[in-house]
Amino acid sequence: MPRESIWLRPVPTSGIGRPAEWSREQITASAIAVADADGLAAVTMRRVATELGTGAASLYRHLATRGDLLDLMIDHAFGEYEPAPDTGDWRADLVADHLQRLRYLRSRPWLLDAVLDRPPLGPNVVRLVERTLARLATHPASGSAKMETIGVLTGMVQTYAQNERPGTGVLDEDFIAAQAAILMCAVDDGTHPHLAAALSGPGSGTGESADDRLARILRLVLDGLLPEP
Amino acid sequence: MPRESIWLRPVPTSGIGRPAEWSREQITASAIAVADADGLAAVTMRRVATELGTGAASLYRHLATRGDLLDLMIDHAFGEYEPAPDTGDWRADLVADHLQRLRYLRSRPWLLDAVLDRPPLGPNVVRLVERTLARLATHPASGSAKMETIGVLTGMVQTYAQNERPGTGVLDEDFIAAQAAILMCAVDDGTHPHLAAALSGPGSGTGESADDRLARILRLVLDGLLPEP
DNA sequence: CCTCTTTGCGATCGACGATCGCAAATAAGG
DNA sequence: CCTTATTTGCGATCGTCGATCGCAAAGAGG
Repeated sequence: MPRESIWLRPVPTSGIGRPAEWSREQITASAIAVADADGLAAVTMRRVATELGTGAASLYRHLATRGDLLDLMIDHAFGEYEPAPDTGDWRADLVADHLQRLRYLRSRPWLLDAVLDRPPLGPNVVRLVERTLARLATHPASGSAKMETIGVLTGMVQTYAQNERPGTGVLDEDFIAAQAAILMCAVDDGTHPHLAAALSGPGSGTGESADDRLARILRLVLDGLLPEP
Repeated sequence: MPRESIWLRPVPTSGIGRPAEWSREQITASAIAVADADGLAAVTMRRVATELGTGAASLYRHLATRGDLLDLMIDHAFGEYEPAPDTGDWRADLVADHLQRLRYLRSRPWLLDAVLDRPPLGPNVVRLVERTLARLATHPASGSAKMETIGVLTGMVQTYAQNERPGTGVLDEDFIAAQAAILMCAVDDGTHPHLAAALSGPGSGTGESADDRLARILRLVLDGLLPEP
């Protein structure tokens, strides 16, 4: 049974009975305020309700589950995302836009946490897909090829953001340092010769920034998925 | 502060004092049995302990947190993963191996849940990276380029598995059907012309299997990341 | 004013991760 | 063999979580 999306259960605007004191938008805003301040884990029904000056049970008049709240937060956040400007060079624009998304995810760590366990498909996400398709309008590839490309690029940005995340990401310096024992053991004891070579080879210590690195990878992947016509 | 990896806190083999009745391996096996039967959410300290015939508090003599248990489960699962055989064609082998990983993730839904919130870096994961690097040994690309490629392919397989997951994946048929209202609204009302074109264009309804689809995408991405020398 | 419908929300339930403190079990020293 | 040091087993418990229930409160229609 698929999860029942909140987008299919529109707010009941009966007009009859006691009028609601809060809207989904207000609840969403409070939840995002909590997440911005203390991370997604701090977004509990109690905390959001307190922020709103009410009790936790009240929220369930507007949301069926906490997951609904996360869906609303995610879509609201993507609604505030400002895509990179359109310059006419679709390849450069796509790369620039996805770099912008990486920075957006960095600035809102809770958003990455949220999308990682709730693949988003709200109206604002659909709008972003439409926007990206518009940039590719003149490309001769099929619609499904373009959709696949969008899915791959989106996924790559999220994966990259997760892997560079301080504290848990496998690309995080401190994390790597903390794992030096096992990695170096693996490298030093000679049982992983290729890994040792890859980690000590050229390009491992270059000064390339995380952004430049992702941009380069995105360009390479785009070369494969949507070759220049 | 980076998370304290369990791999850096090896089991204390003091020899002195009361001997332990269970090992990390036994606990891990019980946890995996629970996850196989009822999913990752069912892997609670109480449930695993019950499966082991003991109390929940006992587990904390062997693990610091539930996260440690997940790390052990993940690495154990990757330890049982059998890579696709080596045929000498590195490109085809890489694609075949990652298809195999997709099937592996499908057969163990809890493993996907686990890796999505705990980027794995245990010994068996390192071993798989080494194995993949070995397949690329003769390729002239730099070590860091190969590492990036591995990261991208691994991430793509996970993302693909998540997106095709029944119930929550955006590629799942039932999920799409349940979201028909919003998607179709978006398509029909003329505000998303490119999306409408992409969804109705050629290639949308082809009989290509999910496996074939991922294989084709992986090949295209590989063309970009590791061009034929 | 009375009724009907809807919302607000304190009280509460069951389950969770984690901790504490003591009993039990073993190895070393004499 | 007994004592002491050290480690493990684990029942009891704490604080927090998502979610539910039942009733009071607040409008709208007659």
